[in-house]
Amino acid sequence: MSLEYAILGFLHYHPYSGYDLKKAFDASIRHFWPADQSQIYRTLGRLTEQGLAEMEVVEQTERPDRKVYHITRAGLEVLSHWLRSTMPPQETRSAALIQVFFAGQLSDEEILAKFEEATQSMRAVLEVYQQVPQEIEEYVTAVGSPREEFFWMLTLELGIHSVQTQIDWMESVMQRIRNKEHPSK
Amino acid sequence: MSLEYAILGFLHYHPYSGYDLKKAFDASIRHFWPADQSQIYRTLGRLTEQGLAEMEVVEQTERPDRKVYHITRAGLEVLSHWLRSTMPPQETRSAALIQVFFAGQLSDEEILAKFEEATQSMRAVLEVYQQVPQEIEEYVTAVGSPREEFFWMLTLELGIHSVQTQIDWMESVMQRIRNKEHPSK
DNA sequence: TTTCTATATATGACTAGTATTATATAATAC
DNA sequence: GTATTATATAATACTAGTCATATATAGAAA
Repeated sequence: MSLEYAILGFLHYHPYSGYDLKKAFDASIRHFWPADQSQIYRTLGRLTEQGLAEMEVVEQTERPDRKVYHITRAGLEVLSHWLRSTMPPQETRSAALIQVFFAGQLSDEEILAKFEEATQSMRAVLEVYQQVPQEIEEYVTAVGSPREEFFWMLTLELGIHSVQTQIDWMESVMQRIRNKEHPSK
Repeated sequence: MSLEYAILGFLHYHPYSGYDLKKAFDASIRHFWPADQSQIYRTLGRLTEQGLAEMEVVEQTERPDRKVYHITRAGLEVLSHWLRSTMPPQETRSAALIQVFFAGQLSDEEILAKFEEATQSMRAVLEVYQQVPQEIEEYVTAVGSPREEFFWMLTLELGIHSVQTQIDWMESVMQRIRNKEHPSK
């Protein structure tokens, strides 16, 4: 389960609470692995059961107590082993492409409007991606490793290229439809 | 649920059994929506319950009887409505990028080997994609609509571009690491 | 004064998708 | 003669992830 490894990866940098982890995830890996709050807490529980992480209660007077987790030696080994294992194959699911696959029964005008709308939301995604470096900066200074930062930014780079590829493809499709270079039936 | 619409889309072309659908999915939309056999049968059951499809038993002497499903008027409406609705946002999950995100703790040699291996498996995916037109041809002749075929091929086109984008990115990363253009710590 | 936001953790109910196994028949390959 | 492949359907068990909601406190904004 990938979320386990992502959590171990962060705990390798620094001990965090579930709340901290949710914020770290949202600022850094959300663009390729969104994580639900409730799932983070449940996974932390499982990691603790498995002896890969350990929990320490940090009492606070003005806020609810924090449960801060740190990685164990066993956890470090599991993380290291996974990082050295073969890269998992990419997930391919795209509900949008199901719509495209069956789009032949729509009119050209409907298809163009659909692609136009989708192109615009892809551009909005690009803009969100461009803000990741700012959001991640807090962790850049905390971790203080330019090497780590280099790999963090590589994931963003692929995200941007991928979205751009989709935009280019959609524009090419729209152009072909506008130029009537496709079969009408 | 996307699989429901994908099944309705195929039933719109022609009545199919669960077994037929599994083959059709594997030949055509597998590259962006793989479908499990057991899930296809369960979804067919649900579509029938909802009145979106109807089942007919076709007796066979030498093989187990076939349960052939056809789309109902209600099913056509649901499909048409969904096809005209906004394109669902793309799924972003990539376990591979979690590995890249935390790759800083590996040696350059380990990272290069990892990327080399991943590039090769991406190239293998490209080759599989190049065989989709042959696998899909049976359905091209059966459906007999060049317009439908055009949109089918568009989904493949994006698949190929996306994989190529990943390969290009991985090669660029490898080059930067080989040229020591990245921080060593 | 109420509402919103932030801090902090947790459970219950649900959905989609995967993996395994079962049943049954017939042809083909080794 | 045995194993595999193809045709055909289906149940069971499981995992990962989502959604909604609950509890508790405090500061800031409206």
